[in-house]
Amino acid sequence: MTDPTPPAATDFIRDIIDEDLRAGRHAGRVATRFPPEPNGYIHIGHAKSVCLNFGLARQYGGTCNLRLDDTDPAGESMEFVESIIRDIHWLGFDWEDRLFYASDYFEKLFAFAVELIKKGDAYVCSLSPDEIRERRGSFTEPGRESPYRNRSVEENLDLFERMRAGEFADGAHVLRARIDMAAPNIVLRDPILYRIKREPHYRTGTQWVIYPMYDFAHCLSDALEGITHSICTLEFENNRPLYDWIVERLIAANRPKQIEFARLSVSYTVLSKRRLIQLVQEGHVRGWDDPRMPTVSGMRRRGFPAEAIRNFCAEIGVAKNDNLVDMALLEHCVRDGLNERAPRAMCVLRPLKVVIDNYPEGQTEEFDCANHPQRPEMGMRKVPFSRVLYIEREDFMEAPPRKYNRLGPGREVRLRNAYIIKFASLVKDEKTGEVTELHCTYDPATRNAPPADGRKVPGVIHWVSAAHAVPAEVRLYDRLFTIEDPGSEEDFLQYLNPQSLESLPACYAEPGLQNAEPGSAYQFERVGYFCADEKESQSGRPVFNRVVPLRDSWTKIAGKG
RNA sequence: UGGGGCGUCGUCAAGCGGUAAGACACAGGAUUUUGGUUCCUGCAUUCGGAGGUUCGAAUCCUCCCGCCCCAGCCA
Repeated sequence: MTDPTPPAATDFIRDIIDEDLRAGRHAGRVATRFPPEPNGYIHIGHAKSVCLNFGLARQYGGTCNLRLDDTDPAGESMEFVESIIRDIHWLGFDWEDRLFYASDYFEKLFAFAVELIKKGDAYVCSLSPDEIRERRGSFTEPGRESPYRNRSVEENLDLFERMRAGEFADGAHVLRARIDMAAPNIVLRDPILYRIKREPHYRTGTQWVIYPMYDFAHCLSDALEGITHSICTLEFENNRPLYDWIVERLIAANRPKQIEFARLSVSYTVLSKRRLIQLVQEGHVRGWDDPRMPTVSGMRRRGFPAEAIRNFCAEIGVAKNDNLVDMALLEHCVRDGLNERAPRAMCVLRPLKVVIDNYPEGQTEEFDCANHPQRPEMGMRKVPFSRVLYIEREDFMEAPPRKYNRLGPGREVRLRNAYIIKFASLVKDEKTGEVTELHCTYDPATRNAPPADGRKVPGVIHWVSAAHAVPAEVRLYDRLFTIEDPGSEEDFLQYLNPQSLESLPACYAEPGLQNAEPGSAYQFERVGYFCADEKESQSGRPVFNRVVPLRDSWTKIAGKG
């Protein structure tokens, strides 16, 4: 695998690692992990964490494990595990033989819990969920100790074993850490370590009826794997004292350290798992890999290069500020990657028929077109030309505004890679008044050559020969939401963009696009970057997703009048 | 309200006591058979605010203001 890590700028996490290395901590080792819960697909925010964790390992010659943090069977599944594996690999990272599951540690975690009980640091609490909440206190008031807090070690041990054995109903008992009910940090008010939950686990089946909580499982999983730097997001900052509390009691040496950074937000989309699940389950999008989704699968299907996502993650940096990164930056990274390597092609999205009156009927000729104007090594291709063509409807205007340099009555325009044509007449639908056909004449002397008289024809438009055109479906995607920060709105669905998908079923593409490989990306010149849909595109009937439009300075000019 | 965290250009983000990097966005201009690409140019006398320390402060101190996170048997 080639090095997928863009040159890493420095950040506060790298500073910490540098300092640890300088101080000789962890025996010079750097071990990180990416710990998703398999209850959904990973998204661009996870990609930031993936790039960080795997990037750190690569940079410091360390390792990064993939660990499925599957301690709550509700909602977790193998389908999600598989998608996560697929997506991280696609992003360009690999964990070799270090694929782990928190569920593989259940037995060890149970033993750790027993050890904690024996030390007098944990107890079985038999309060109801409501009673526990009630006694937790509030931001301003301390909590009250559980009446079960001082059970004997023997009783705790017995009860905990019987919890495991399935003798009690869900919620009847819980294992709690004995810390401090008056702690100002609520996380420390005797947090729950284990709960009884009769829910089949996608990996352990019905083997367990008790499951460890995140706070207990995560830090110990880190320790078991020899993680040195456990990197997570800011909302876990309050949990760090608990992380340390557990590790200090159960792990003798090489204790992992938790470091928190700000999670990513991107404008005009949502990244919270809850909201993404809702979009999928309520059918607002067509699944987790809908090209409008900010999921890795969605972005892949949309046609975003993995490299673009990596560059984006490098570009946004790592810090502790709350942030809302401009979607325009992601799009910039996508264009940047695609501009380099996407072969150019011509495709007319909204066709308008053009007849070249002075071009011989039945004649066809082929033009040599560069696959990339700046990269001759990408070669040439033949594109057929004949008397009847299709051009883009918006490349003709009956009453063109100022600075419009395309076709109009009396005007000339250059057909890309071909001739200069001149408007002759137009045909309208009698009822609607809509222009249905254009008649033009061509200047044979301008075949891939400037006009001999030196006249300037600034406009260049794309075209497809009608007789050779391949019908294609093109899907235009736009931002999923109409407001910058839909994630901050409770009724975020209200801001769904009704125009986020526009399907154009009757487009015409140049012949070479007939067999576009699913997943391959092209630049449709003057229009944007497009990618043959990996699921629905087929030879003879290609379906293209618009990855991102080309930058467009015309609409700005037009907007100014 | 108790605790934890954060405030540097429209958006990200460097800066770690020596006088505000870079990227995106935006605005001009050049080149162009993609109104694309590329290339120039401009874009924070100022770092949430007010005091203080210092020859010198975005960086240190004090107070104030604002935003985010925590009261799941979720992660």
